[in-house]
Amino acid sequence: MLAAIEELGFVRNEAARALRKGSGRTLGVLVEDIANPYFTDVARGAEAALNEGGFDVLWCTSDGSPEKERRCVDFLEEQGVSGLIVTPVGLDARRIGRLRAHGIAVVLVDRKVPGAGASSVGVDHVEGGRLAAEHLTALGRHDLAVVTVEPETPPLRQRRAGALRALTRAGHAPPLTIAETALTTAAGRSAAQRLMDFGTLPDGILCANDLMAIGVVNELVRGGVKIPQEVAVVGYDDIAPAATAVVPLTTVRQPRRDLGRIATELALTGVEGKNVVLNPELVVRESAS
Amino acid sequence: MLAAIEELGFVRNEAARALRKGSGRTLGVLVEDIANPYFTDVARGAEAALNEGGFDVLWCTSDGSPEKERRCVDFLEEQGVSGLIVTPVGLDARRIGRLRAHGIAVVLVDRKVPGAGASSVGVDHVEGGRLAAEHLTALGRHDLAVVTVEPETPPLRQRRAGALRALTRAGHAPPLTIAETALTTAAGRSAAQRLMDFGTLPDGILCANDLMAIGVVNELVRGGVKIPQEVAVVGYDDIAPAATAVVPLTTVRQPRRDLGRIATELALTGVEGKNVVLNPELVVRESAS
DNA sequence: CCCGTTCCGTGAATCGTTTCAAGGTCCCTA
DNA sequence: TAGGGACCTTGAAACGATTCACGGAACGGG
Repeated sequence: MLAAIEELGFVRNEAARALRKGSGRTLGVLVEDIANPYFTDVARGAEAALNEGGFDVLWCTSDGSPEKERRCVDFLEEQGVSGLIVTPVGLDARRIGRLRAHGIAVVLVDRKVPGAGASSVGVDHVEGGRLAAEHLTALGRHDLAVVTVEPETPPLRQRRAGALRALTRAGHAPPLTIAETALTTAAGRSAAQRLMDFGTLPDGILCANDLMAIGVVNELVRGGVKIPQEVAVVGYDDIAPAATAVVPLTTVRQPRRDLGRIATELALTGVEGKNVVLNPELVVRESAS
Repeated sequence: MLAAIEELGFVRNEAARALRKGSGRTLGVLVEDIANPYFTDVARGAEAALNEGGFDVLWCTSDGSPEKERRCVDFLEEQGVSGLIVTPVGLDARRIGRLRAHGIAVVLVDRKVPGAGASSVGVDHVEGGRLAAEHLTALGRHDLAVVTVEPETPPLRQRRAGALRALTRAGHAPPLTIAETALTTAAGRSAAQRLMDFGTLPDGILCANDLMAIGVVNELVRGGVKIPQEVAVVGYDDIAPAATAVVPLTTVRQPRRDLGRIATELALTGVEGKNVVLNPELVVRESAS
């Protein structure tokens, strides 16, 4: 029988199954940027957990655009996903409520939407910022700079707040802040250039994420600055390229796969209103040691 | 009426539509590695073209595993996609034939499967290898090394063949070949280490892709080697990080978005047996100039 | 040996959308 | 005014997997 099925090339029609059952055996994962290793790792974690549960993944990318996010959410809803894991960009409580009313479990990753009642999974960024800042001060670096982006997303704001609090509590002067327009390597290079143009360099730099930190390191190395001897650089995320950068990056690791895995579990079990917070971890490599 | 639809939160049931129409308004894109910027760019090109046609994308990742590729193809077939764009890993002519028999247009990207009758889109890698090699010899570099991976995929073999042919035709000695086990930055670092351990460095290095080239550059810079003065390095792909590397990378650009766009057009129009070959382009940056 | 219970297999109804057909209405023309 | 044509509305069938109900058969116990 099974041999015959194989022989004839029969494939079950998932559309019919989904129609009959009301919703499919798929789950939607909507991330901001498919090219960012951070999101691909979260997605991998989610996928692994889903396959274990016999589910399949529908990926979508919002590219940071609320309008595209809307289109993706519409698409996923039409496809009849039974859950949605999302890093919201412009998603509001009303839309989330509608999704949940249609029986779709919504789990927010690394961001919260007040009043939506959806579950969320995040990382304690205040703690992450503290870890990064205290590591630099423990190395004896007191003249710090922060490289970030404008406008800041909530997680970035929290990291910076955590770092600032740790610094002021230790009696240090508030660091110089450089704001770029994107969380990219190119933006990091530009920030480092601006710092070098000032004439005197800080002896420690906190970057909003690893991509920027790699840009900062590249530009400084190129300018003949010794890392970490003259300037120590700390990133955030611990994406794969961090370990293989010219100067391997000291960074704050986010448990990205766990983020994806736990988000999946919440979505599959349909738990509502649960907020899971994971702890970041300092990874010391050469760029700040 | 439309206002009422909006008010009640009505969403069309795509499962029912797909069931009635026999196949949905989606197209599957199955790539090898979602974390590789090469594939994300191809995917973006495909997505842009698809959205114009009113189609949506179902992404999948095979992670280079034939077994996972099979699962993804099964999934996409069950979902009733009307076309499939794929970088085949273990997909054979028989399976492709079955897909086509089920009315699914199959387009192969950057690889061919003999006897499958599917359309394909690729880049002239022999020409790409020639461009890279001739650029190095034009710079007066004669003592070359090639950093590649073992086993080589067909595109890699073609690049290397193109480079070798250009070198022998110009009367140069065949280059030293270093084979690593993965096309990653870490593998590139390892290759550079092996080269430095040999005692005498080549004055030009051809890398199988940009990720490896970045690793090679990082390790050499770290070892105090001047690039490009002492060693010139050429990559392949022109992924985004190539431009922002410590030493911006000279590389061979593949028209990745065009690859995705053309593959989509072939899939949507259902053209069969057409093989499109695009031309690569040398991008000169600092690492070899 | 007969009756009851359980198990298996068959058949029909269902999901929401699309498509096709039939019936009805309105307008234009002869 | 009557007839015909075109257009719109309304209704029903179909897509394929699932689920439920019903009937038949087999087995076990009284």
